[in-house]
Amino acid sequence: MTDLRVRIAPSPTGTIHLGLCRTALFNWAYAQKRGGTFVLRIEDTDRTRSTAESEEAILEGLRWLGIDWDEGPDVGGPYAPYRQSERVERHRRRAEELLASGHAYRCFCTPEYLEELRKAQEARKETPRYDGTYRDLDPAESERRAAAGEEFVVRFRVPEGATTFTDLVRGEVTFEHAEIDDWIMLRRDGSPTYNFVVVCDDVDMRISHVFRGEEHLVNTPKQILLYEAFGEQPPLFGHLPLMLGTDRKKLSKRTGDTSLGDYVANGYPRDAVVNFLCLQGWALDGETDVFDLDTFVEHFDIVDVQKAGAVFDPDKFRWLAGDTIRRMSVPDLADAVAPFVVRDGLMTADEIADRREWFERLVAGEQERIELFSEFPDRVRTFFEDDEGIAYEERAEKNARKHEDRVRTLEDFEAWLGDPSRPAEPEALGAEMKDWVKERGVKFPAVFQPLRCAVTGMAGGRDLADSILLLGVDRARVRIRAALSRLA
RNA sequence: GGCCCUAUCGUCUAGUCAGGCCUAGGACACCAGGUUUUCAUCCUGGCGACGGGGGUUCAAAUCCCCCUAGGGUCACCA
Repeated sequence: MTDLRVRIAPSPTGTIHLGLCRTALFNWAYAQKRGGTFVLRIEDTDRTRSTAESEEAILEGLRWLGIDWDEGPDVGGPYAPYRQSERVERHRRRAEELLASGHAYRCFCTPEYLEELRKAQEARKETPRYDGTYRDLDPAESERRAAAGEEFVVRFRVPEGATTFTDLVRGEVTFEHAEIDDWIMLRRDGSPTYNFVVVCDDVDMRISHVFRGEEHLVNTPKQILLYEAFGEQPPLFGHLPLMLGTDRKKLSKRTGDTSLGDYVANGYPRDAVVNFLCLQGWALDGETDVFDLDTFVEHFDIVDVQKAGAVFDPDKFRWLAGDTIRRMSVPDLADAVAPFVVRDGLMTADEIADRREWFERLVAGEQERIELFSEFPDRVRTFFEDDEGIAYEERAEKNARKHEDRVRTLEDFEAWLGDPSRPAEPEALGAEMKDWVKERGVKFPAVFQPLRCAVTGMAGGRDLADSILLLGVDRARVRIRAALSRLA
């Protein structure tokens, strides 16, 4: 049991949550750095809520993040199966073992009775808890009633005393056993509950370190007691601070997107997602906010994790996304942005491939203007519009109309641009355009504002010479001619 | 409410374990300038925090106690 083995055990009951992503990242990085094994186990004991699609979404999401696992439902491993629903026989045997050793006992209370008990306690403002009716039932009697077909659940017999453990992020934590109920291990239908399976499987899979969200902190003493009942050495625990929404409560859909898929669909770069998640409860050196997955792995240690919850800051996330985009190579950015262009119907994948050089120029001009891949299509939409009637942004048109001479300026410029000797390089053309403006003896905006409106319809945006060349001189001239009357 | 956890700028955090190097550093956001044909980028500057009270000590953001505040958890969910 000296091998370092960590795991994540997601339940496949929906989309892949950002909290799971961070937990996975921290576990994975810990194993990576120390040459340990990272196990993926699917916690599908709740058969009614678990779905195959959800499981697939989780695997896909983790892969997208760049996380791979050494053992898991899809790749197998020495402790297979890695889906809890396929391990129920093992769980049942474990429960019987505890029943035999007296660490567990049958409880014949009906759900209705327990329900009433709880309500009564709540009415009296007491902490709801099991009353221990069957805790000391004679084993022979218990056996007889079970054999007679009476329904029961199996409860863990919590001993007297207290449990203290050293949490790798929080330090020493103590729970009085008096505060812990004789919790249910096996339901009436014989299916095992979370606290029970998780320990069975972690024992069987020789898990050495358990890093999970703080919401599990209170489960830990129950689980440690179980390890002890099994005569097993408990793993080391580390409870990660919760990721909080802007309402300072556990991150939920209430205050924003919580599932990884939403961020992927919205065009957050992978590196930015990983980077941001790493920053939730951990910092590289306090100075450096931007780093890659390798750097994270190299420097991560569970003991450096922050104890306090981390409020999710969408602004910083976005900034990180934009920063990541700015650092990408143009070809990579073009690849990343292409699916969004296709999705919005601007170009087909084939067209992008055919006009790759042009497309990369289109992309290069937006690199420092977008924060998300998904913002790209809207920003270049003008290049795909009908030249006679492109959309004018309100502000663009207003800027253009500020200049009395706009129509004559555009007329003259259109003619000038029609000269076949104009350069085909943006920089050279831009320089000549500036010279042209200077020769006219007017200020830059007097020319560029009407021209920008005429050519792109936008108030801001990339270099104008670049826009003209991207469009092609002929199309640009058509747009300028159309503007002659539109801006009159 | 019981139990448990937590507490540095609005937010993410460095510094806390080994008290002095902290008139508390970085980043996002915000504000003001600069660069730029526009927008964006980029650069410069500014704003801005040790929750409160007691101790211990020559010295406390750092150690101790109390209070307060926030969060988590109290299922035959995970």
